[in-house]
Amino acid sequence: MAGAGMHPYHQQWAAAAAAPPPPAMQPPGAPPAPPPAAAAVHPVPHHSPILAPEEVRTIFITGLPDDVKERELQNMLRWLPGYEASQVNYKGEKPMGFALFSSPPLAIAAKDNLQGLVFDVDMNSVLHTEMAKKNLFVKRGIVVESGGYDQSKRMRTGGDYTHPAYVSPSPFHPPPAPVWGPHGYMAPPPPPYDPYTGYPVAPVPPVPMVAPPPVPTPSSYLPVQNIKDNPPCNTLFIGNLGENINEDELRGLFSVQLGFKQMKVLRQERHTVCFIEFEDVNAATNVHHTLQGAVIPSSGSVGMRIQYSKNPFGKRKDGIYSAVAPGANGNPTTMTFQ
DNA sequence: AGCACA
Repeated sequence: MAGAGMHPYHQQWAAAAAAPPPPAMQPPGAPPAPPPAAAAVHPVPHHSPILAPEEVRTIFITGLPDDVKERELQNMLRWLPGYEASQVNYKGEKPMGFALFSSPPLAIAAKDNLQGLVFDVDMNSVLHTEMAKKNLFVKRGIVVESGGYDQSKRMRTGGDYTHPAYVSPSPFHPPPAPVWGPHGYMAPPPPPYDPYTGYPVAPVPPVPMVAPPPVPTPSSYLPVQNIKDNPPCNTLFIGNLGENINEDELRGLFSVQLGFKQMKVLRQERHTVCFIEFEDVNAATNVHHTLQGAVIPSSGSVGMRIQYSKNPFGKRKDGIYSAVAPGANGNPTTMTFQ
């Protein structure tokens, strides 16, 4: 079986979620949704200067048995390159499946591959696939129809085919000769399917997998005694961070604060402290207030103390001011003024 | 209470 390829990482939703919510999906044969003025459905994509029509990368699947489970469909589809999400719509007479792929070519490849597949021998169900009219709308990992009724029909899905070179050892074996339905779509017949090499798909530039960095928010706040603060400045001094404070967590917390410029951690004998520079005193003051006493996981059960720094960034004790200015060659040059 | 770096 598929060892390494089995667990989808659910990475591809962001792009889909960024798409504007389309109207509720229609099966390819269905009449178009309420015609908004003259801008009805054009057979040829018409180039609106305002909104380019979205490329369809969703396939429409019929021929599913009445008792098909979304899970069944998903477990079949997840092996197909570029698979992102799927949904079964039970609203009509027969269940209608929709499957979103990462690109139109991958959707077409999947459509051709699934065409004529015997989904259930006993129930004599043979799949029929077409390109959908609209893309399946995926929002934050949850498949939704933008028409938005009946949340109970939603499901979580996902695929992990960002690697075009990866060939899945598919557990299913489509019939050698696809059965063509009565519809008019005439694509060149797919090459013979080899379960050990998969079907050919157009190469897609690999999408770098970027693990989203954890963005810590304070898990709680504890009262801190903050007597003897310094005069307001653009730099905060953070103390009372606990024994084993994690620098990345700290950075995650502070780097998202408005006006954040830089952070410097100072590990000392017993105490770790850190300095945060902000754009201006205002930004520093906000954080001074909002995060006072904040507790993050690695700080244990203590709330951090936030004070203004004695020696703000860019200001030296000896009164020498420094600034970074572009030099004659365009490179930053540190200039000091007395 | 622990305040560096330019």
